[in-house]
Amino acid sequence: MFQLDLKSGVPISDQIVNGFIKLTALGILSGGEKMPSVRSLASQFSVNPNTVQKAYTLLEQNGIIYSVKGKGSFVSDDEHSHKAIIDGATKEFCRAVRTAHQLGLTKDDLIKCIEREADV
Amino acid sequence: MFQLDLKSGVPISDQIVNGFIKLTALGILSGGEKMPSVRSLASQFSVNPNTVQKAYTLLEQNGIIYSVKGKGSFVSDDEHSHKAIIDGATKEFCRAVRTAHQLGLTKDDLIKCIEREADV
DNA sequence: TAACTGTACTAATTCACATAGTACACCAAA
DNA sequence: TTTGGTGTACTATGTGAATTAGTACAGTTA
Repeated sequence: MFQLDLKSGVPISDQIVNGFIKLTALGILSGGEKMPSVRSLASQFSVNPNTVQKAYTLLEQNGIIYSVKGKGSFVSDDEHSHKAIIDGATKEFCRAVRTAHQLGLTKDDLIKCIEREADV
Repeated sequence: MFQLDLKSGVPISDQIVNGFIKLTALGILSGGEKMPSVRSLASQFSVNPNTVQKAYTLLEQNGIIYSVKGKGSFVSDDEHSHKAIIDGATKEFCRAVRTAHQLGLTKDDLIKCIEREADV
């Protein structure tokens, strides 16, 4: 699974969202696969069920998972969840590009950073 | 100057920090130039002096400005403040690159985004 | 039916952020 | 020296989002 950092200042629900997004992006979770139940994951993380439910609601709003009352929550079809993740990550990254550009980083600076961090 | 958005959820002190970083990056504020006093800026923004002081402390920690008790706060030398801004922005951008890369965006995806957002 | 699932509330708690107020040390100008 | 402006430090208080706690209801499955 993944770890939570209670002292990071990042909301627990956001950490859970990001954790599952990464598991899905890495292919560790695949389309149709069953998510842990709200209550069991809350127990596993020693966290309130409401916090997990909030995370699941956010994941569903972003198209990463879907939930069925009485049955459980499931990862969306591979194409759908993959597209949702790429779209979200692209939007977020473009925001970072704009900010960096406004602060004076040139196109070359940005590309150099990519060469360094995202090597092949 | 710049605007504050009290309803954005972004801490006011952070907004003030980012505002001055952008003014400095754009060359609107130059090395040695005097910053507004803590009290006057707080009055201008209708905000508590402590909030402005917190922002100034952060700006000083980041090397963008320096403060002299009794005299005021001043923008650091051009080379120094410029380097501080570029360093900070680079660090932040590289973090964004790593995150995007982990979520499955390829080097080409990232470069395309740069072409689109940071034209020329 | 029983045990599980998601979902929807309200109430209480926690904690970072912001405010309010005061005080002190320092600098410059009158 | 005095006066007024500056940065800085501190405590106390208010506020709002995040989290917890508890309960309840509806749906599925064995």
